[in-house]
Amino acid sequence: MIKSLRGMNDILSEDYERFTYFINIATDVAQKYGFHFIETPLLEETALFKRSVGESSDIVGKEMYQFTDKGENDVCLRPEGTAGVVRAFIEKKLDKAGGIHRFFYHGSMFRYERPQKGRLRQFHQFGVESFGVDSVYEDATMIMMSADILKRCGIGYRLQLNSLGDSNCMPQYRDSLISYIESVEDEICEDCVRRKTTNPIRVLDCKNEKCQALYEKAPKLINSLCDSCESDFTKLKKILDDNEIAYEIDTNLVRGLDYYSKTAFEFVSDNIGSQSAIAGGGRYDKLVEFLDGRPTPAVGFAMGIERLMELIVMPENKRDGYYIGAMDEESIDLVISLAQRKRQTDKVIIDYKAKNFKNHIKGADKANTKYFILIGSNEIESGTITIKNLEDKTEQTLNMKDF
RNA sequence: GUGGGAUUAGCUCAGUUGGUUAGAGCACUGGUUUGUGGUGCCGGGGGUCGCGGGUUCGAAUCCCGUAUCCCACCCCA
Repeated sequence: MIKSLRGMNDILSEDYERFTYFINIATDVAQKYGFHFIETPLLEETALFKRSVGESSDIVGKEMYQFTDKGENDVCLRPEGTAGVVRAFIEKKLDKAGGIHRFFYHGSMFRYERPQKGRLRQFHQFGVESFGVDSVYEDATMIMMSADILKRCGIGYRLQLNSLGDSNCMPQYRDSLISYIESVEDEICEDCVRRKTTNPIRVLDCKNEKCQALYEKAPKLINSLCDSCESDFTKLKKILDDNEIAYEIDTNLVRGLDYYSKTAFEFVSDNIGSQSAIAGGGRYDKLVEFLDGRPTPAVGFAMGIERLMELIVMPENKRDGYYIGAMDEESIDLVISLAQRKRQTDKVIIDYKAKNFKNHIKGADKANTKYFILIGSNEIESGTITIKNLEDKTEQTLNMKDF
């Protein structure tokens, strides 16, 4: 038997119900905030991710499905959604057009990792990207939008917040952090020694307890922000306070992708195991420029749909539609015709076999229909049908033509 | 990529120190005097015990390998 590849799942039945339930809510929220759908290719040139996500990141460094296609192009399956949207934004010359452009998307992402609960090799993200707004109000709006989606899905969360600084204050901070790391270099783990040169900020994120203890005394970026970053961060906190969005400041929150600056946030859940990040995002003002576009401020976030699906509280399944059953062989053709007509406007479940009352009502119950109709010699003679409401148990008899 | 635990029917799981033809519940299917309420009762189908080797008179059971899932690390959404 041929099985699906490791870390690749089929989505059907109840999972699919949850999947579409989420997509519908997220789409509705995004549209209420004025965002427009964008679809970008699953396959992109590898260089796009190397330049945006960053070669020092694990995503690009070891998790990409990368190969050479028949035209000798170095391509890969997208590991995340932002890079493709930014590429499209620039390619369509929207950077030169100016103004504000807001997009949302959802689709498959691919990362060659060891699968675990909440971590698949092909997984789905819902994300939004906003271009052309440098105001911190947009950052706050992103967070409120994520919170709205989670709230409407009945999902509890903790929001973690940090500021990563910008090109004014980050380099200075980076230098001071490097000197601090050098001062404790003998005591930190191997990974951190490596991070010192590849991406020093990431050491703050190290899960090693010994390292964490040492970094307690490390300089904090939050204390080294320049005036602009500082006032934006203060403003962001105020907006969230005003709108009753609870948050925690996590000075060690470092996004795994290199392109973030200033606002960084992550929504985590305590109910789905170790893969607890359910949404994450932040500002990336330099990315458009970095991918050869005209400098354009931008901010966005993405949500992990499979992780959210574990947490979504689904509404009760309501009875819906009609079940029509035939009492005898002669009535089956009529059942088919009635169903065909009614299906233009309603859900109709039928059984192709003649059965007795008890078996049909079992079928109606299984199909969870609201109405129940039996067709037999009585109906054919009288030209009427009796519709039973299975919820309140009332009946109504109609002329068959009026059904 | 590292360490640990699992894998038996469609699903959830039993299965004794290695010993006849591998079980249960749910699900599926048929019947239960062929026209009014589901639950009851009686039957039926369905398993190469993840896969491949090995030990043994004999393996679901012991050993080795491998695959997948789960947990932790790591990483991230």
